[in-house]
Amino acid sequence: MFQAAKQTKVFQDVVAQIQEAILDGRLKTGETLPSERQLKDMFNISRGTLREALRVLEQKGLIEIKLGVGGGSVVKDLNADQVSEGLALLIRSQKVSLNHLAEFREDVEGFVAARAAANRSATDIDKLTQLLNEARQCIEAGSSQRDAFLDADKRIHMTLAQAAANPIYISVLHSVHDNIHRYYDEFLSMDLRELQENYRDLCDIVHAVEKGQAERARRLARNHVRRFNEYMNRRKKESDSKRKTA
Amino acid sequence: MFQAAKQTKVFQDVVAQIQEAILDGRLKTGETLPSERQLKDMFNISRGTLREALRVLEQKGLIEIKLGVGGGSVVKDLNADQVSEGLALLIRSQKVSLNHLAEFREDVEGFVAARAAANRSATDIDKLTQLLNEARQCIEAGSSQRDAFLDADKRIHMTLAQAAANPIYISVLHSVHDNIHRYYDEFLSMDLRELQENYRDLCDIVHAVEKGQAERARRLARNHVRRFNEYMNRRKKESDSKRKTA
DNA sequence: ATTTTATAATGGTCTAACCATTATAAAATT
DNA sequence: AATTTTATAATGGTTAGACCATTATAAAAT
Repeated sequence: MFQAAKQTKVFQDVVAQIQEAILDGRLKTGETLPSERQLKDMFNISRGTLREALRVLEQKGLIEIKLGVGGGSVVKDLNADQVSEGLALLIRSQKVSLNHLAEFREDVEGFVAARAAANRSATDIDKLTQLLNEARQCIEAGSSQRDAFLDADKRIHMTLAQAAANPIYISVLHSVHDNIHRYYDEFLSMDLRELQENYRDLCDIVHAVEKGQAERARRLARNHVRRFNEYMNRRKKESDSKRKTA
Repeated sequence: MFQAAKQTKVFQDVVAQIQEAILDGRLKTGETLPSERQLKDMFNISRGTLREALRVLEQKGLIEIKLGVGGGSVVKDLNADQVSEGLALLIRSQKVSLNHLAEFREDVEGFVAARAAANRSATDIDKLTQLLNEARQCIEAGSSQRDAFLDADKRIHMTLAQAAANPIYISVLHSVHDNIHRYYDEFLSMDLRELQENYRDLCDIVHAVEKGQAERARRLARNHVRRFNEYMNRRKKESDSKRKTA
């Protein structure tokens, strides 16, 4: 019949009030909240309770707590880190396997490329062309520049997400890459032939995006990721069997 | 040259230790941690510091803190709630608009349907057929069963995600639906004609999934969502202009 | 002008107590 | 005997006041 009338816990009320102030824009990014001793008086609560509230807000990614004189709780610019951390926890708790993540990435990179092709701007194309040049130079310099190439590769993917003109794509792709690398980094030692193959893929994708060929960009991006996944699985299998032998 | 050697804050160390224990499976879902007074002695810290750590773990979705005798910190079964909350914060802070979310949903529901068509099992098809029947009965009962229909509609989408056999799809779709409804609920008063149109869409999608026609399922699901989005935008525009008049 | 040192404000932690909630056991009632 | 009521005690929630650790800034020394 009736519902719980209110959340009884004091710290939750404080969290809610500060969170609303931030989301409403009454507290702006970069602004520093009053000190803990001032805040506790303003809310008329103890410092311990206030600190529990601040810790929650910190974990939510809404504030950052700095030490020392001139320190305090600073309103943060929100980003995808919390989404990424949540996803990472799901992965680490069995719930999600790396194969699940890889499969998801195929789809995401696919429609990111398609949206990029549909919404591309001249600026995006310039940036992508420039990054492709960077990647090509890394390859020409041989496998010594492997890390630089992989970095360029990643930035190309993120630039495609940016070209898609929808921040969700950026956040999701960011989260996926974060977690892919957290677990695949040990297998990332591609040889030169694979780097070159990778480079050709990227050229094709960017080319399709430049021409606005959404469906083609999607197919190319999916195949690109699928090839990467197959490569990683092969590498992982080798590593596992080696471990078994040892 | 060198990096920070350790995180100095005591509560962070406690968070890390308990989190590792949960993710490693040393603490299992449903298990209750020792009481705060015991834990503080085990870690050799004060109760206030311990409570800051517990609040962080609670916010991460790893534990749930219950009151009273037999209460305490219980290890939670992880779900997509944190991802969903993170996304909700991004939406509420300008970063992401409802149009962004709607566009993203088009793509997600599209490839969820495609994956469902590729991985479908007999059990999934049974469940989908049953839900379609439920939805049909709601429609035949007239617009009085609107809420029941919308509930069946949502469960059909979630069942498709389940048929896709990848928990990420479930989590992402859950997050998207959470947030769509949080902001669209006020415009959800579809009339009978729209419900019927909706129902036909769902039939077509399930039919394509049943036959394993991935690409067709994708196209149908996308169009279905796009139609919903257009409908919502129309409704929202009406509401906005009415508000302006008043 | 530069370096060093002291100052004070801020968050981090501790102690010790009391309040609020609630599962369970004990007592009272029917 | 079964049910209802009441008391108990364990648990988290909150408070108060103190001291420690870090650090930007001002003051002093070089």
